[in-house]
Amino acid sequence: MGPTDASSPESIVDRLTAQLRRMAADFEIKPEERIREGEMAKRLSVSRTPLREALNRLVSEGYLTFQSGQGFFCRALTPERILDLYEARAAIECEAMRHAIARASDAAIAAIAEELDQTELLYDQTADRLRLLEMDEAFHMALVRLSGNREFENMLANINGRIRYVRMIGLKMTDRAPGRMDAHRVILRALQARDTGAALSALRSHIELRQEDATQAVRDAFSQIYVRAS
Amino acid sequence: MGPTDASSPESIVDRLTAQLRRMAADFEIKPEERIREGEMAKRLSVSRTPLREALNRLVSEGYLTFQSGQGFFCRALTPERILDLYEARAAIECEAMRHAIARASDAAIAAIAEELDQTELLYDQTADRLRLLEMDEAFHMALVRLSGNREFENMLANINGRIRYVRMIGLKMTDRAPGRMDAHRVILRALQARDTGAALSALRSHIELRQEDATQAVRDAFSQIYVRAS
DNA sequence: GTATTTCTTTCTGTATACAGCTCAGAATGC
DNA sequence: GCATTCTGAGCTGTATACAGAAAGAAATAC
Repeated sequence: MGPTDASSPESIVDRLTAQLRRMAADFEIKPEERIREGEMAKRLSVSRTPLREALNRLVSEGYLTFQSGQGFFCRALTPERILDLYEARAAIECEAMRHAIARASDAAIAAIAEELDQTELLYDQTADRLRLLEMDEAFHMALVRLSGNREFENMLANINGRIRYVRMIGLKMTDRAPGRMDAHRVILRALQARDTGAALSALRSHIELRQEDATQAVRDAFSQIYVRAS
Repeated sequence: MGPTDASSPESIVDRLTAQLRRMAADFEIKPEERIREGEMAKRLSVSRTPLREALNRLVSEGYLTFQSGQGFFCRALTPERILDLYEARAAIECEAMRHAIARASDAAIAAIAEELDQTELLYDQTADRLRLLEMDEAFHMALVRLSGNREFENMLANINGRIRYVRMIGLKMTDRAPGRMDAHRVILRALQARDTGAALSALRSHIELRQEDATQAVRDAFSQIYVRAS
């Protein structure tokens, strides 16, 4: 679940894990596609041993599946699973918020507010979707960190990785209109006021995804994935 | 995160993963103890290759840690981490409950109620702690399943595995007094009434752990672990 | 033309080999 | 006696080898 300690000298397995995680996250390996180890090993210039170790980690992280005798596959991409992940995200962020309201120092909250002010300028200038998404993720991760719960951090990081591609595809450029980050500001203000009800409802409605949105996002994602491949 | 599909013919890696998961869960490998691969491989009568693959999975599942150049270690056992896990458990179960209230059929809820009636008899007769804990876990897992969210299922299974030992140690036999399962009944009744407020508060107070309880539980766990070793 | 079976090829699952690094303990200098 | 360096055993990290199983292609029966 948690990424490997980054302070250690990076081994091939670590590098492969990160590399394959990104490839699976971006569906560079297509949904339900089989991963042929020999081919992949040659492509990444390593032997099968460290490759398989990395693949095994990604199975536990939910990026890949594994079927005995057939090997590793990229995870499926369905609206149901995406909705599951969004719901899991809401569960974690909301609960983290409850604890943050109870525990986080005013200073720590103020630090996020300041960070938000600074990124807002950047946000309106940036055209790169991935970049925008990263800023959004950073804000939410900072919120969760206020809970002081490492488990929440790891879980959110994992979930974010697995929905990143769909989120990026779903990011309409109209969302970039000025005031796009108002939602974040509302959430933060409720947190500063230690207003649990307001914070949770703002956060929840900011995160929640409607069924039809998930379906459309998955549809768009598939289109991107297979157009890109040609 | 999720356990490997059990329908496939079981390979050595699958078996090892389950076996090592249990060993780590029960702290048969002591907290922060280093796992020497050669020794462990000989002990389990396999070569290091599948052993390492299993170990890598357990790193991602949070049972083990890994430091480049030094190998695999059992996870630490501290009150902070245990509290984190209990909080994560509350997050998932409560959110699952919200969705169950909205989605689960009356029939599905009734099935759990019936199951509860049947296990209650067994419960009062059973002296085996592990058995009691398994019944408790089964009830909570059934609740979460009502949400229809697979992600919640996987996450809860993972968390339960990681706190199982501490929970088992903490299970006072006085908890076995008749009426011990009243809490479950209260929760279920609120669910049947689709009363979100009542269900959530009952569930939350049933799950929540106080700081001092966690500290004591960890202390007891350490005592068990090291007494057992002598 | 379709379905089935056989056969070949390729891939997975596991063991083993070996290079390089880590760590404990001995030897040495002070 | 204490700190430091050296050394060697043992361990980890990765590559490679090989057996058995699965997937795909060709051939055959209908």
